[in-house]
Amino acid sequence: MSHNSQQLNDRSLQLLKTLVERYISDGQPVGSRSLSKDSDLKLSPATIRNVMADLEELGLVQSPHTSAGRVPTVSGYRLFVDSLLTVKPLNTAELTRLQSGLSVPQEATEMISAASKLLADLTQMAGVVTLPKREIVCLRHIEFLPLSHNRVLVIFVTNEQEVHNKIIHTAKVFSGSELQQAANFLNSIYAGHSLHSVREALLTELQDTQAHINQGMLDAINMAQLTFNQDSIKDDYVLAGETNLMGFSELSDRDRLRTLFDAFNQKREVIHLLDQCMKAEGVQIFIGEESGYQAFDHCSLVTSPYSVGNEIVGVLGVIGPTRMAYEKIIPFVDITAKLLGAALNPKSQSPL
Amino acid sequence: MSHNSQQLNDRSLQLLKTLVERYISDGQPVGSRSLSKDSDLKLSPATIRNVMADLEELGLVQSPHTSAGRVPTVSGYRLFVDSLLTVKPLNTAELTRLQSGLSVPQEATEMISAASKLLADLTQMAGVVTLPKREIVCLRHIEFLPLSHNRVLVIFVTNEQEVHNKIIHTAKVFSGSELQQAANFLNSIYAGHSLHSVREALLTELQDTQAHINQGMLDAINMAQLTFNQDSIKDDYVLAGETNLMGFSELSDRDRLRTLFDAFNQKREVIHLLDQCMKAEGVQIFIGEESGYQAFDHCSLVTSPYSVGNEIVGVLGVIGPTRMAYEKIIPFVDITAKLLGAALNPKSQSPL
DNA sequence: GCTGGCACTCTGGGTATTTGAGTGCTGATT
DNA sequence: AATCAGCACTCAAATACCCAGAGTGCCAGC
Repeated sequence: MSHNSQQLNDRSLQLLKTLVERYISDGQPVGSRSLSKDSDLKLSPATIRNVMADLEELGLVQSPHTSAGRVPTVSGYRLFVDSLLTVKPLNTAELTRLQSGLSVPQEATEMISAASKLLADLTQMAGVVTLPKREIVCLRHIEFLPLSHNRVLVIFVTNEQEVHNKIIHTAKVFSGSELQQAANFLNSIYAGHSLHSVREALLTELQDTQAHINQGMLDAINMAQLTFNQDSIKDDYVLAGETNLMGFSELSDRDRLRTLFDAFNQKREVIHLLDQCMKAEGVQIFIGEESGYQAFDHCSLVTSPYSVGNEIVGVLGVIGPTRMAYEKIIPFVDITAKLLGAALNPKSQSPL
Repeated sequence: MSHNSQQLNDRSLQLLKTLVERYISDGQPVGSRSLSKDSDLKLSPATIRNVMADLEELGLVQSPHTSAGRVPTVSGYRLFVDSLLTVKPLNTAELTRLQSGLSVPQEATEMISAASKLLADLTQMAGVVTLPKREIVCLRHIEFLPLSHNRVLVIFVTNEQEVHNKIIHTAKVFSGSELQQAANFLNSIYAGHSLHSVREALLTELQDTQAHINQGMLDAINMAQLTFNQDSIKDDYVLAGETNLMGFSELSDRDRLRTLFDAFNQKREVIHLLDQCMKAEGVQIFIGEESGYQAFDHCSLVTSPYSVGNEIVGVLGVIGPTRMAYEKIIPFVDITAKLLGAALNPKSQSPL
């Protein structure tokens, strides 16, 4: 990217900037005449045309056909987003809307979907929020119920009040009371600890103290192993306002819309994409084909990870057409991520 | 409806039938010429035209414009569906696909979504299945965990392995051990009974034996009351293949599509509509505006309730354009409902 | 290096024309 | 009285065409 921005002088960049802004605001290919008026530089259309020819050669803009204005390409947008754009702070209406929407204390999942809806409503595009990765979570309570054969229904509560359940297959068949004992044992030892530390503790426990613990405890530990061994909590996300996307002519093509919505339903690709954003420090953007998924070829995705405490636990963002108001959306996503993180922080979670 | 079918002679009905069939199969307004060829009656186009004029007067068909063929109206479809149509049985491929898809033993919710997907895939329209009403369900286990203040997290397991949870607000603040006792009490008495009978038992319990039970039991009963008092399990449905609907030109209009998908997300209207179908004995059909919901003005909905044992527990169906192959869809929905009901029957639920 | 001027290109909208499918009606046939 | 053939008529969709407008590329002069 700096490759591009270095071999261009300020004037060209300035023009690219106003071109992108102009195109974003009214969706028409922008011609040399209007560009000459819009930009502060006092240049004639003819000069602009020369510059445009350069930009086109560099692959930053292109024209739909011979006698139309220019439209930014993906790299054009990219350059714009990376080094040209001037962010516009949220207005107070939006800010208060966000704050009030996310300050009401409620269940975590409600919070998530509220955030998603807010993103969608305020941007008039689609909002997406991943469910928080529950690594940090602490185990509150665990319970085993026998099913038929060697199957056991495990119910465990994390993070004060979130209930999960899972069916595990044990090596041998346990009675109800055996399971009861195992649960009691685990509850007495591990309640209050994070799942992560529980998992670790279990590993060492098995190796070290195998000698002097009884069979019941061993069984309990084995079962806990089965329960927490891996991805017991699946990645998932909450989408809102998908239908907003139907309004955009760039996307309202039948097939595009269909592949897009199919991708939303499939979830796999979207999750993968969002996962990549978890690693990013701040706002991360995929423009058009950059995502690598065909379904999003004509979309842009603006995301930001959100953290509870110091740990990144999820990602949220906005999906819309590549022609979106990045300068507004970027700070918007940024703020929302921060507000959501704060709202999810158990310390600030008011007791109702 | 019989009003219409009685004031028409067989010939007109016959013609209406082939008209609808023809229109369904190729989507073009059908003219007198092709109708004359299609029908077994040996009539000239001119005669057909007279009949058509009659049918139009009765509001059973209409022509998009002066020199186009005729298209069935909603009442035309209705008459067709009610008394004219000859159902086509499923072919073996479809049948085996359904059977194999629904015979694999799995969790109830998996079953439901499998059914929904099958409906969508095999009809190339949208499939919908309501979650079974869990009236018949039996209580397996209940557990109370204290939260802050007077809030209590209730976890209960029904139907062998389905986990539900709910937060209730109790009159006074309970300690963990008090809650434990209450749970023990309830488990010992009510485990194995249906929620319905539990609810009833609780009511009488409170009135009758108030005298000679101790405070702990009273608390337990009160809490159970709070838990089971009403709609603890919300109506919901599983939708599949919505995107199939984007393929139909009748629906692919931007605004229509949007209102339709919004309705799907809202869920409220759809649930209400499906609820009405619970009462019906067999297959129930809404054609176009008949549903009363604007979002479905251009859709038809073919549903059938499904039962576990003798009790109707849910509804499933197919949503598509009014121009759908009713003669195939109707038996299809019918069979699927029966297969799903059978598959959900705990008696036949293999122990894996 | 910038600019005005000019020829050229392409889209989009408007209008006219044709074609084909289909109707309604009328009057003859059975 | 029902059926039908024939005919005039209508309308939508396709085709062709033109025109205006927006915009470009390039050239030559400042």
